[in-house]
Amino acid sequence: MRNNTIGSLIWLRLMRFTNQSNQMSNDFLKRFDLTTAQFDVLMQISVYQPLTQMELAEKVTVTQGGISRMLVRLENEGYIVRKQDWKTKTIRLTAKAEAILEQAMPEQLAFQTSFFDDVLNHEEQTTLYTLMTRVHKHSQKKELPPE
Amino acid sequence: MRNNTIGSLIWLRLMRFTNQSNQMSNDFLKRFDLTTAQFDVLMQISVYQPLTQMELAEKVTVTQGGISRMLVRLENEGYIVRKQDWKTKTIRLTAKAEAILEQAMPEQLAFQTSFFDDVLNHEEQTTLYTLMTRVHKHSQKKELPPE
DNA sequence: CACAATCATTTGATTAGTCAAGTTATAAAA
DNA sequence: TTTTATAACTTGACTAATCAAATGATTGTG
Repeated sequence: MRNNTIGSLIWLRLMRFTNQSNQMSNDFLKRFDLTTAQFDVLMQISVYQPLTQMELAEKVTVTQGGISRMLVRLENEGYIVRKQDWKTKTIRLTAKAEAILEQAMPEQLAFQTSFFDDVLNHEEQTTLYTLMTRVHKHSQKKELPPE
Repeated sequence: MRNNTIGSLIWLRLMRFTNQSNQMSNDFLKRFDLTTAQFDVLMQISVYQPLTQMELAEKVTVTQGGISRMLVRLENEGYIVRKQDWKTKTIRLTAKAEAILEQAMPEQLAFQTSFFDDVLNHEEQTTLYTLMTRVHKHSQKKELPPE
């Protein structure tokens, strides 16, 4: 036992870091009455609106069921409206959401950025970004190994 | 709007990648009737057993409530036993869990490793690991910015 | 027109987690 | 010895997600 590869160490680091920074982000966004997941969804809508639930689900890598439930919550809070439009539902932000995002977006951006700016110089950040981009893109076309 | 920093791009990449690879790992571990979270917890127990719930919660960065619920599920499945021992509960793996882990561990390790081995050479992996280690360690002593 | 096909969304059952209030077990003080 | 403190754990109410089966909406075809 206890036979770690470098890859498995990276994997664990990534999991622990994203888990932790996600919690911190939730804490941070409390001042806007938002969770990280909600902020993420609202951001995507703000960039791509109007769009359908399927399109949105793909952008935030969540299943259709997941996006359906999330949108019910966001609708109840008055952040979005959905209109049955042909056979799909079209999603748009409300004025309330636009106003909150305008405030929250720059702050959340600065918050995210601080995780890296504080410890890595620009070159190191570029390296990290390109390495992770390669890893991510590769994983997207990866197949499950046979049993 | 749309004013991305490099840091925010890295953040998003990390979130999407861990989210996706976590789902793939869940898929992969189905052959052992385990989820990624369960595998993670069982691994930590196997390394540090016997240990208390508090200690375990800290190792997997989950709250005490979270670990309590997870251990109830693992106990119902017969993977662990808890003994009230002084004022704490001491956790140990059952023979069933030990047997499954012995099989699953090398396969899961290889699975995790393949995300990186396929696209990064050894030097790049070392770089990625050191960069992420710095970022992670920094985040652990980070404080929430004032309101 | 009615009926099947198909795409988009919802929903029930479950896992996984959070926070904060409530229990339980042990130790110490009155 | 009854109370009080405290550390460890559980629990209720909730967010967030998954899968797979059910429901809606629209378009063809017989």
